[in-house]
Amino acid sequence: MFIPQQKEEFFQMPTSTTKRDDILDSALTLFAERGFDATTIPMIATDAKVGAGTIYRYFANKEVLVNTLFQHYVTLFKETLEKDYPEEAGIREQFHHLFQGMIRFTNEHDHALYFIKTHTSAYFLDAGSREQFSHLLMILENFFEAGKQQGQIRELPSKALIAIIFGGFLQLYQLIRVGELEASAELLAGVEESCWDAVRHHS
Amino acid sequence: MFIPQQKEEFFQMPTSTTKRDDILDSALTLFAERGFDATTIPMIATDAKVGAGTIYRYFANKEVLVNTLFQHYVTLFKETLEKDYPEEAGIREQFHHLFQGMIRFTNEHDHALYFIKTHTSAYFLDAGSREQFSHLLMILENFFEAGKQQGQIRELPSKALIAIIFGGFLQLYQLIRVGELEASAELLAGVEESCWDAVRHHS
DNA sequence: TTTATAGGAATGAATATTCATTCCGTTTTT
DNA sequence: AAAAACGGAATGAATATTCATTCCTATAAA
Repeated sequence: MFIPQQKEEFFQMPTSTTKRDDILDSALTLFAERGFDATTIPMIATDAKVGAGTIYRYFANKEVLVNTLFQHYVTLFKETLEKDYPEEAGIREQFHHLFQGMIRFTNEHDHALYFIKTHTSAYFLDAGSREQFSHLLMILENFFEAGKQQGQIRELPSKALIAIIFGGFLQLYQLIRVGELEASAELLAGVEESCWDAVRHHS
Repeated sequence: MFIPQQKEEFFQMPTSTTKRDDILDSALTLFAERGFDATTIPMIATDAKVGAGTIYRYFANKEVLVNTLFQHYVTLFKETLEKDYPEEAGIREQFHHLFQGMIRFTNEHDHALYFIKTHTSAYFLDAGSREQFSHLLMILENFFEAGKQQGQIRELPSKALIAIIFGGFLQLYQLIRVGELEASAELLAGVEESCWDAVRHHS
């Protein structure tokens, strides 16, 4: 009696989920590489190997698609940063955790951070997307504010510090994606040190 | 005899030059604010207070327009960095010169650096634009290479160092443009120090 | 000095193209 | 066999580009 129902759920979900995910994956890559406006729905459909109409079975329109994608990855990134955050550790170790989070997230979701960064102030983002993004910023702001109070972080507005780290890191990662640099452990360790020196308090 | 001819040149030139410049100015602002693909020719025409067709008197098409703009400002930026470069001074002073160059250039040409940054790897850039841009990078690479040889700059690939500085600075400038931060001398001095600490060799 | 004319610049309506979205016949799943 | 999911051609709106016409300004003619 229950077996058919289980089977139904079991087989139905993957089919649609897979197709939906194919669309999201293709959209992520194309949006990151060419930007929202330069990416057409037919392009996404072709890349995802689905018909153009199929995209509209899963997303009401192009804007819903991009906002879904944006919120999905912002949330995921936020979770990556928060997971196992060493609340009790020293500031340097906390910074390491955040920085490693960026690297891990970028490795696992190739174009995601770049997509987020390049679309952060886009005109088509809805309230939900903006809110998710401000949550993300808040995590980072909290870190820097606490660090400044401890006298361990440079006295600059947290927004400025975030911009320096993020801007720098993502610009660098673009070079890696394009193949101009190789993401060796050595390079990444050096970059972390560089970013840390950019934000820490120097006596 | 000669007076009429002088008059002719004097009055004719400004008319056409001004119109072309109006178009370029409007295009710069709109491309920086909305990106190439989200900016329509009629938008540019309206902003520049010219007819849409007039734009095609000066530029063969939208891509030629954006490439002209790109090359113009990359060249100008390059010149800003090179002008009065203190060849003989210490590395910190040279860095200061370059950093001040970024700031001065950004102040004088509001949207230019941001436009350059956001369109640096765009699909529509032609060979000329890419070449101009690589010249720009070379100036910065030379600086960092020399600094590394003197043991004054961190041992990271120059491209990585450039990415960190530029990415950080431009991300920050975006915040200023959006109004989230104010470009006080204090802030800028702090950011310069932060960037310097990011790239210099720490013993 | 005034009036006519030429030629380049500018215009914006008209056209061609591109793209998001819809629709419907086909295929797949149940 | 019925229902759901798909695909991709068709549609209409938005956009880049063209072009016939108008407008200016500077010279030529009167």
